[in-house]
Amino acid sequence: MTDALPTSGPDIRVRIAPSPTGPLHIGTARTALFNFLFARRMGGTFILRLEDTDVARSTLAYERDILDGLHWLGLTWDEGPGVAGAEGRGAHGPYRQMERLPRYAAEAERLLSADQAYPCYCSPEELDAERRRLEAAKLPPRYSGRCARLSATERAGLVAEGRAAALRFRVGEGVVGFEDLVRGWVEIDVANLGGDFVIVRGDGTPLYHFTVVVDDAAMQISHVIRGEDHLSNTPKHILLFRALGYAEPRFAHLPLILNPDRTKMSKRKTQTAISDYIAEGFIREGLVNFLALLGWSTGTEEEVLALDALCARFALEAVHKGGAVFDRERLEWLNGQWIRKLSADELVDRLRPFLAAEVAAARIERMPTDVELLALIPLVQERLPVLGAIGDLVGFLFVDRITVEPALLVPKRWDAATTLAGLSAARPIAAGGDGDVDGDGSLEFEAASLEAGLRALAEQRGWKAGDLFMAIRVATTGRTATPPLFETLVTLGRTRTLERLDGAIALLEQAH
RNA sequence: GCCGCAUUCGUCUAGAGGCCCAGGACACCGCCCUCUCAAGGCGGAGACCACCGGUUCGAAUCCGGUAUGCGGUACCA
Repeated sequence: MTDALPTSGPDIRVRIAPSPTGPLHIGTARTALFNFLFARRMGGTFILRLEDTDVARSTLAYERDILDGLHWLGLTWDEGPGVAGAEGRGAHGPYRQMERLPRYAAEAERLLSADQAYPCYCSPEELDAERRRLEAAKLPPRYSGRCARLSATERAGLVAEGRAAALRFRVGEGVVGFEDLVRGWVEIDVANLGGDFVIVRGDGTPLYHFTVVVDDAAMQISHVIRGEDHLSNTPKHILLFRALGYAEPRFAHLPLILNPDRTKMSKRKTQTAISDYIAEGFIREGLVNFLALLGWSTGTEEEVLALDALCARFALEAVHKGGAVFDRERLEWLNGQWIRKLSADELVDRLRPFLAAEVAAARIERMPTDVELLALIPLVQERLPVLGAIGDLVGFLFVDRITVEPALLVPKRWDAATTLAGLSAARPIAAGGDGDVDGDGSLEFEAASLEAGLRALAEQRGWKAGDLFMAIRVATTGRTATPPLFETLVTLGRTRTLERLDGAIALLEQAH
């Protein structure tokens, strides 16, 4: 069976099967990425399937978030719904489980009539009590099998009581083993599965362990690549594949992504929604690169890799077995690497929504033009770990008035009087006076001449140029850390530079 | 409890018996560059390769056990 599976080509079929019960999770994105990389590497088919049988928690908004997030990451799928709410494309649909109900019903019926499954009339309360009893006795929880051998008349009696019947799968006995592509041979005694398990609820809706097998079989999935948290469940799935008469796919269980305390990554301890990372200004190249290297490496020292390079190098055999802690510092570093690789035009495009958000939040007063943005790129490109940092970096350029903390105005080695003298002396240079070597007032407001003029001033007065520059920096931007000063002043423009110098001078005089 | 999986610098990892008294990257520290902040360059600190036994001339690498951690154990997915 397994040796009949393809080793390359379009018959390599893998899938990502998220539940629209929450926003796209980092872990789901990583699993999707590994499936995608494997499919692309092998020339296979990557499928998206929505597992929406938890009707109470599934929403269209989450579905949209998940599809948008995967699209944003660049993980395009060959089969499945293209957009939220739409029908999927591909020959193995439908790709939404709630649209596959007849299929599950038919498969359940097959198991029932083959007596590989049976109706169970135990109520949730009874099962709960049973489980608690076992736990209290320090025994592993397991279904007693009470309904496993009911006679027809017993069943009729329970039905007459008005009890709803769930459907349980007979696990039988023996040991189930499989060759996991990342972990090697794994085997589990069926006796440890907790007894016959429910595959269809009392209300007739099918359960995960059942739907996943029916769908993977129907969609001819060749490789099931998923998180390690499913490893212990795999024997259940294998049993179901066999009972249903389908070939088993191959399995590969990925190491978990961990919180800093090494527990399974959770939104309580780590930011997990991809949309939150997008909102902060992580870019797809950085996030994809980072995620690919969580639990896998090329085996070389290269680590800044684009999606196509990752595809070219990916190998399931090289995936690690141990869990990997999500290290945000490393993500930011990689993100910065990729921001620096962007072309100026591209960076302008990506920055625009973040500036718009600054406007919307009233942190800046107007949206910069594309020309202004393009001019800013050389000043900001290597200073952005995330795109969302743009507001802090250059927001002072797009507000009419800045607020200046008087204490910041005075450089460390200076006092208020020196600062006042420094700014007052700098003003005419910025105004084009003293720095105007031709004396005709035509001096351009330009970085090199501003720097030359102000350096000359500092030297003449015996000041450290850095101190003078710092005073001007704070006076004109309100901050101690900014892009290079003279380019910044030029961007600010002569008029506003002078206004802000005057404002700072007034502030210092007032403090006197 | 039971079952399963895992275990190399704080973190991500290289390493498939001698090339390893363990290499790279992030973070950290220092120096250089420098108007600040970054970026970049150079250097440093940081791992008794979880532990104990065994196999071998030789083990991070093979075997066994122990410990610890994590995951699973639902009419959730």
